[in-house]
Order: sequence, then C-alpha cells, then structure tokens
Amino acid sequence: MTVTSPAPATMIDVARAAGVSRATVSRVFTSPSTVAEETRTKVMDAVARLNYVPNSAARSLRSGRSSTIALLVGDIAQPFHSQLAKAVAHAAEARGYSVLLCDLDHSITRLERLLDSLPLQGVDGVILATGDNVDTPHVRAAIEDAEDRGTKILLGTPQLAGTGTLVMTTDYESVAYQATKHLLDQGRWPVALLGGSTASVLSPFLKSGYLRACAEAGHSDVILAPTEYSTDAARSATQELLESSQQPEGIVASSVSVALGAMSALADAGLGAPGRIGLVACEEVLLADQLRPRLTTVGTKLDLQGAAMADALIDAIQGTATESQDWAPALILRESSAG
Amino acid sequence: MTVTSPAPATMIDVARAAGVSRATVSRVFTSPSTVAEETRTKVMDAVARLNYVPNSAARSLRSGRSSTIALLVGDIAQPFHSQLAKAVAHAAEARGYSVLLCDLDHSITRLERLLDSLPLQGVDGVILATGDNVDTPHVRAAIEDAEDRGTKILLGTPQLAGTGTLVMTTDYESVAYQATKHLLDQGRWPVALLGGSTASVLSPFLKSGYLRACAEAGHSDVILAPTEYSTDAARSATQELLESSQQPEGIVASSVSVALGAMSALADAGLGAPGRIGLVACEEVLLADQLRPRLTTVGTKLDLQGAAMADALIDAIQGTATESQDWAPALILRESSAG
DNA sequence: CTGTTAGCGCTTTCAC
DNA sequence: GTGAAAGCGCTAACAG
Repeated sequence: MTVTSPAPATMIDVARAAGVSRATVSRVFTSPSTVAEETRTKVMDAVARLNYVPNSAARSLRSGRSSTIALLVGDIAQPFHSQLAKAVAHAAEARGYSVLLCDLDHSITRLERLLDSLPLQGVDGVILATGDNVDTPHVRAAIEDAEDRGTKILLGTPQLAGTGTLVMTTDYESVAYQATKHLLDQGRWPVALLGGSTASVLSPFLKSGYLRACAEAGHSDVILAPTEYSTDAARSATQELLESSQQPEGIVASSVSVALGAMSALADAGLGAPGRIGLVACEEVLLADQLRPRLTTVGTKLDLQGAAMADALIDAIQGTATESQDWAPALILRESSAG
Repeated sequence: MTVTSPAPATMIDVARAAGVSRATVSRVFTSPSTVAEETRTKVMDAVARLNYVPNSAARSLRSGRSSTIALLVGDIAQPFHSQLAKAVAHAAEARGYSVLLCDLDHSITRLERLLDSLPLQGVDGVILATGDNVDTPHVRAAIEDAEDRGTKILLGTPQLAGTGTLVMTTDYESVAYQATKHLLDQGRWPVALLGGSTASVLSPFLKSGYLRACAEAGHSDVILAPTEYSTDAARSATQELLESSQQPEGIVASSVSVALGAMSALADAGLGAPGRIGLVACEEVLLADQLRPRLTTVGTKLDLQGAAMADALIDAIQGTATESQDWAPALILRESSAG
C-alpha cells in the first residue's frame, strides 16, 4: 500500500546528504570534470540514495536553455515523416535533447498557430519539415520573431529561407532526374511524371529534373500527369494514362502514395507484374520494400537525413560542429523497375 | 538588417505598460474570469504591444506542472504508431498540452533508459503504447517511481497494469474473433492465423479470439502460423502455408506488416486477386485503403483511440472528465476479403 | 577544487 | 477585483 509519497528530493537534500554545497552538486551534473573524483562519488551516492533527479523547469529557467527541440512535420501519419521523426528523435536523444512533436496536418493555419503559441518559447530550436507551401507573411514574421528570441530554426525545404535560418534540403531535381534517367536507360519510352501539385514546393524541382533527363535523352514529347499527392488521384490519373494514345512504358511517381495509386491502376489493368511498365518513386521509405512488386525508389536514407538535421540544429544551438554522414539521394533498385 | 534583439518582454514589463501589478497579469493568463473586463483589455493590449509570451520554464517551476506529456511508442516508423501519435498530438494540443515523442524502437533497454532519465520529471503524464512485452522489474519500479512523483501514466496494453496506472487497451481477442468469424461466415475453411510472436503481449489475445471463432464454427483443425511481425517472415510463412497440404482459404494476419507479407506471397503464387483466398488484417491503418487489393481489416479508429488516450490522461492530470467517442474495434470490409 | 551569493520569471496565498 | 511578498529549484559568476 502506498503512503505519503515523500516530496521529491531537491538539490539541497543531496548537498546535505553528501556534505557539500549546492553548487558542487550542480557541477556534478553540468561539468563533472571540474569536480574532484572523490567528491563526485560522494555526490553520486547521495543522488542514487535519494533517488534525486534534477528539476528541468528550474534548470531551464536558470540556464535559459531547455534541451528540447520542436519537430514540425507536414503529416506524421505519412511514412516519410514518421521515419524522419524517428531519426530525429534518436539523434536528439543521443545528444541529450527531447523532441516535441507538432503535426501540421498540411494546414498553414495550424503552423501559424503553433509558431505563435507556447512551444516556441520553451524550445531551443525548431525543425520545419513539410513539402507544403507554407510561405506566408505571418509565418515569416513568426520565424523571424522566434529567431530574435534566440530560437534556432532549421528548414527542411527550400522555402522560407533567408533570415538566419539553417537550411538542409534534399535536391529533388536530382531525385527526379535519377529516377527518370534510370527508366530511360532501360530503353523505356514514353516515361511519364505522375503527381505534382501547386500545393507542394517540391513539385517544380521534380518536374525540372524529369525534363532534364528527357531532354538529355533527346525526348521532347514528355508526359506530365500532375495530380494531388493522394493515392486515389494517382490511380485515376494512371488509368487515364493507360487508356490514352501515348501508352507509357515507365512512370516516375512523385511520392510513395502516388506510386501506390499507380500500382493499383497497373494491377487493375493486368500490368501488375514488373517488366512491362517500369515504376520508380521519388521517396525512399521502408514500405517500398514490403510491397509486391517491391518498389524501386530514388531518395535519401531517412535515418541519416533525420540525424543530420537534428545534429545540425543542435550544433547551431550549442555552437558545436558534428560530422554527419552523407545522405544524398540515390537510386534503390527493386522489382518495380526490373529490366 | 537585424540589430540588438531586445530582450524578450517579461511579465514585469507588461505589468508596467498596463499599469497593473504582476499578479494581475498572471491572472489574465491563468484565470481570466477573475479579472475585470476593463483591466483585462488593458493587459492584453500591453501583451500584444510588447509581443509578450509567458516563460514556460518559470511557469512550470512555480506551478509544478508543465502542460507536457510524453508519448512512448514501440516504433514510430510503423503506420499504426504514427497514426496514433498524430491523434494524440492533436488532442493534446486542443487541450493546451505539448507532446514529447519518445521512440522505443522495440527495445526494453531504451524504455528503461527513457523512464529513468530526464523526461519524466518535466512531464505531467506518460502514454506508453507498445505491443512489445516490456514487463521487467526495472520498468515496473520506474513506473511506480514516476507515479510517486505525481506523474500520471496511461498504459495502452494489458501489461504492467496494477498500481495506479490508467489502462486503455483494445480488446484484441475480439479483434481476432471478428476477423476470423468474418472469413468463416463466408464459408471459407481452413482459415489460418498468421503471425504472433512471444515478444508481443497481444499475440495470446489474438490467438484466443481466433480459436474461439473456430470453435464456435465447429472447426478444430486450426492452423496456427506464428512468425515474427515482419513482412519477410510473413511472406515465407505464407508460402509454406500455400504449399502445405491444408491449403487455406482465408488468412487472418496479425498486423498490416504481416498482411503485406501474405499479399506478396499470394501475388507470387498468382493468387493476388481477391476471391480465392480471403485476407483480413488485425489493425486498421490508412495504408489498408491504398493497396491493391484494398485490405479488409478489423481494428480501432486510431484517431478516436489516440484522442481518447490523450483526453483520459489529461483528465487524470487535471482531475477533469471528458467524454470520448466510442472507438471499439470493428470490421472494415474491403477487397481482400471480398466474397 | 569548492562554497557564497544572487537571482531566472512566474504563481500564489494573503491582505486590502 | 487587485497588490505585496515569498519563494519554486537551480546555475553562474565570483571569491577563496
């Protein structure tokens, strides 16, 4: 049976128990190396005995830092974002930081609200990861404001850059170029670009990479099939493509959702098996390897990218510099584009 | 060009600008109704003018509450967990709470570390959502410890219950029962249960639901095909099933990952089209509707469940009571088990 | 290497 | 309905 839970031990309790001053206890936690081995042990013992754990609110208030970053994602329910979140969370944890999860749900209004509201002041840094176009005056102002307050901001897309923000973005032009070239190199033609809406800041890059690859191969009669980034829209668009006069031999899907739509349409048309029509998605997620046919992709390794983002942000916060592994986008060949 | 960023306004600045005391400013934020309309307006004006935003660290230190909860998930890269996280984040936000994301990555060690470390003291509550068996003495102790400190804990699975923890768990026995019965009602037999490992605390419930449905239908020659919860393992297991003497006419997949493996194997065997072998997954995620064939599932509406969890936890923290919508698991009929 | 001394910015009785 | 005062638990100079 539970009894009066003893009020959690504070630093003063530990100091008393260890026969030292509060300052020393504090040092044991903030810069252990400046404390004599012996003293440190005494303190650690007391800490363990009293089950002491430093109060983070007090610590933040005093130090002005919270060891917390906010991760704003376009849609955490999407595999791309959840895998990125995972990597960010792990990297942050490794450096002693916590991650506040904020889901934008593709809404600018939500972003504006979040940016204005509480989180920002209790957070040392922010990662903004969304492909949606969210460049509004309100957002820009909020970001500058946050930076004036000393909050570091890392942008995951080319938009909104300028101020003092850090930017770490994938080269989507190259992604689409690689994807398209891969199909062209197999001798496939026509190859269509599926997906791409004005709501996305990435679409123009994908389009231009696609066009560059086509141009290099000497093809001018390109097929652009813009659609929302939804599976259903992509399915319909693919159906139309298949029924049109220019039967494609290859499809570059802007995202995995879009690729799923294409796969459905292909399956419905009895073209599900790989070989006949090559399919590549411009995004690498775990799911790609769980489908049948397994989906060829061009994309970044999200665990590396997420870690790089977290590290870069934390470096900016701490004024440190960490090496990050290369996470440039690359082709991952699977069944959906098998020769 | 940016100049010396003025130190962020504090409550004292606002008080001065509005010609009131700090206490009044504080009240405007914590219990607006106790402040005269007129005074409140004056204060709000000053707040807007000075761009004031309360310092959360100071507030937490003084009040003892942080308006933050931690969400511990087995694997945020999994659609189930990321959809749940999304719902939790939204519901929490609606009630003025922030969500700290902690990914367990299926590791007990990580859980133990997280439970011990920093987060816990800066957090008003914790949601533990993992199907992995994480019942160790260390974990139990850490949970009790956290509760002694006043942190509310909500468990998403039957494990670890006991103490003062809240428990909000899905009835997986019923899930598997419904899934199995659905296939049996179509006259299919044999129906196999695919997936189920000892690492999961849910497996036994699924198994027992499956067995109950079989028993009710008078079948005793059940087919249990336990495998890890991985797509590859499920694919192999399904292949074996198809090659065995007891060719199944239906498969109950323990999870969507497992179902993906089954779908691959079926596709490879030329049985991809629905009709021949019915497939149902014991988990409802968005992905189910993006596949071909669309995947029939039995599961909870994750947005409702996540909201219910967040609300229940926050209710426990605040001593309030909120209505939550019903999120009992139900069959969602799609193509993969089409008659 | 360790102790002393000031607060960080806010909430919260308690009076008025 | 509003103000005055007293810290919450910790860190960061500054001495010694």
